Amino acid sequence: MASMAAPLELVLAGPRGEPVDLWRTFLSHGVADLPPGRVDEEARAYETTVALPVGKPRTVRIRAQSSGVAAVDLRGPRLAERARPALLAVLRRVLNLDEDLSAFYEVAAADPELAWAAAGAGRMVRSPTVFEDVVKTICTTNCAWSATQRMVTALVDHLGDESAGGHGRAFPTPAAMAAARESFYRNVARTGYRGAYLRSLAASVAARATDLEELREAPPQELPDEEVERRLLALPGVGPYAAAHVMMLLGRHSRLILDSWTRPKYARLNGGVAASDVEIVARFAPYGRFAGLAFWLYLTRDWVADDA
DNA sequence: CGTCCAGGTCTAC
DNA sequence: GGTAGACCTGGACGC
Repeated sequence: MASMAAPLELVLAGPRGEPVDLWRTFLSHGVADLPPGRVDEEARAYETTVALPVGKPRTVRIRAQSSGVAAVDLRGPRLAERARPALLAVLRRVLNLDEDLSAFYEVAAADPELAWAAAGAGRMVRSPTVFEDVVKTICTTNCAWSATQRMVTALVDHLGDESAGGHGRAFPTPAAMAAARESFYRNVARTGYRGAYLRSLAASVAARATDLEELREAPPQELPDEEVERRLLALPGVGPYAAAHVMMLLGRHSRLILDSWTRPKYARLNGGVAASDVEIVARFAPYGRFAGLAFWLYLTRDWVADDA
């Protein structure tokens, strides 16, 4: 038995050896920066709190260590040896390290507009559960970003379980969200009309009438994008925008995220010329099942300064 | 102080 | 199947 615990580390490579740009992954999309997740720009780290199958949630800081390796700094008390694999598995899921981007990188490398991305862009930070990402996405709809932050922060602060050592709180479980009263959604989280959507979604997931995690686990042959989209659109408060956003996090990149941020950003990059949704979809249609990812990377390329 | 609208969705025609 | 109107909230504006 080792006298000292080995450091917690994540190997930064996709399933087929694809490069992983860790910093760009941290900055892959806005929802990654919602509680309990937080991008620490100064330390170039990502901090979050995740629930584990057993025991209290854990708060961690992830940062690049050496080439191809990320270090996981565990906050709070030492982690039991037997709990390490579960924690690392959750963090691999959060960093989406198991998504095979090799086919996309082949397409990107052959495209002058997108060749830069093949260096390790396109891996989206995710929440530990699809449920968490769906809730957060619903909280981005039809409101300013400040409102999204207020809603999600309240959910975590008031309904989330505290992590070991008290360094943060995990996102609330479906059961905890289902048990919260209407008055909490109305007066504390101030979710407005979304409150009813969130409660009924949480109740359905808690009762196992809805299985969102299956959407992440099922392979495309079994559950094609059309079916994933159909199931997401059936959820209360989830429309075309929200479905496309969640699908991007699921690695289902056929749909474009079209909303009040992406449309003007596209127009700006397009020489200030506004384009209709149909025109935008047509422009990215050649990317096939990667159309949504190509669109998103086109829009967010300037979120990280090019290395070159 | 009213109006508009933000990383839309739902319902009713 | 496509399109108005309503919808919580609260900053940002114009007056």
